[in-house]
Amino acid sequence: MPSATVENYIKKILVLSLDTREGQVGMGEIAKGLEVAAGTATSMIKNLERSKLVRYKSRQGVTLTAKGRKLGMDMLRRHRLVETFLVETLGLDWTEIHQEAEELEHAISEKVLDRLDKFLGRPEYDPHGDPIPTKDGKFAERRIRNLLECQSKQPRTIKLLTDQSTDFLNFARRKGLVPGTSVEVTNRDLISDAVELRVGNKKPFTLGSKAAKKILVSS
Amino acid sequence: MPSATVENYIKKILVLSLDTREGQVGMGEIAKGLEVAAGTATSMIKNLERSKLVRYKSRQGVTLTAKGRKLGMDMLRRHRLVETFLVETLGLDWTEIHQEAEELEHAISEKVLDRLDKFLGRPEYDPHGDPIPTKDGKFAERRIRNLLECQSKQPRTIKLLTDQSTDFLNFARRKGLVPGTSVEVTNRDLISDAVELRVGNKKPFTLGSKAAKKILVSS
DNA sequence: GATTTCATTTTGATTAGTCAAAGTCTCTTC
DNA sequence: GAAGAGACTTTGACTAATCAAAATGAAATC
Repeated sequence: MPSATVENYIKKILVLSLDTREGQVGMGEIAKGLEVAAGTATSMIKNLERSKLVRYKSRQGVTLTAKGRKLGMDMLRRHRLVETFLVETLGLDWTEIHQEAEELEHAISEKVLDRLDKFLGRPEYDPHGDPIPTKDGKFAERRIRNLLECQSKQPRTIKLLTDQSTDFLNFARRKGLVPGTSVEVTNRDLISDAVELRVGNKKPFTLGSKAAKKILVSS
Repeated sequence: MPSATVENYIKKILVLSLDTREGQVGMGEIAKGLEVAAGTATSMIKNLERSKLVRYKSRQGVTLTAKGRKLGMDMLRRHRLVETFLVETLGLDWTEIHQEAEELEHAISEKVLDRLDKFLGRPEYDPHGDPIPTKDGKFAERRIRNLLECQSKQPRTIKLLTDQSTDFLNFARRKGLVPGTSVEVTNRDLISDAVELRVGNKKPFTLGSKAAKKILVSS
């Protein structure tokens, strides 16, 4: 059995690698992501290599093996199912469940997880709009892009916010930018680095490119 | 925050002390109960003393302080609420949930626990018939004795099985000895060390005193 | 009272995970 | 191509939890 710590490293490497073409992740990203000293990450990665969960080239980076990817997907599944449960069943607020799930995901057995999945009606997306991997480690199909990539004058549905910090989520909620909501890009100006959009019938407002990038929509 | 290990020690000391008049628990019991070497228990107990969770007299025994008792009751509350959830909501079998709860109880936050309690309808007893402590650490009243102490010819309701090993629970279920069931002691013979009892309208059968002691009933 | 027994405590080692700080690469930049 | 900047790795040390085995104490037996 992998320890909770190992599970956390693998999960972090997986989510970081999803943003990278090559799937290769640098030591610094891992250390920063997990809030540990750089040296700690290095030595842990060597462990993970010994357990054949990652491949590691000194001073280059880390990639998941098939085994590591499987574990990572499993952790993502756990995390997202637990989050779904916390919101759907217990009625907690979707801005504050991340940390809770972070703990519970390590404590839940395969059997209980399956029951939970069934109880929740085998959901495909979690409350943030993230797809929940299936038991065999595959994501539900998703065709979504971030707001910065979107042509204007077309209605879109918010699917996912990639920044799950409480601050960002609160900001998003104030603006009505929650998964499921319909929005329209009314104007784009890449020079001034801004995207103007309208949520429902409210007055349009402008978003910087950093924020726009964090908001994924389906078209 | 106490570690999961500390929580386990305190919980074990609490349940052991509930069976003792003095509330004093020996080192051996703790070590055996937690399946650790005797020396491990000794050194851990010293830690707990430093944290003011227990009082400890060398070669005599351990008692919980008010603080320790509070933590222990909280752990019992967690454990039993989680068990209730696993059976009531997820439909798991009550003979196999103990170990699951053993993990989850450490991972669940106060807030989630409260929501869970509410969701379950603030239950007073868990699926084994054990009372669930309230948030302020008090047990629901209970007036129950074990089958060996019972006079015959009186209907009683099974409340609790004190041995939660899978083997015993399976045996109990085969015989219909589940919490909530009505039974009647038809004969007692303390010399031959046996209790005869009838479950519902089935044919009476005989139980040894060891087993009879493990079955608690209300009259 | 001396001896034996058995529970308990002490001791010394081990493992997982961590940090700070010192050392080493590699890639710019001039 | 030398120097410096940053990223990365190594080193040495620490904590929590554990074990096995040796030492100790207290109670029971002789």
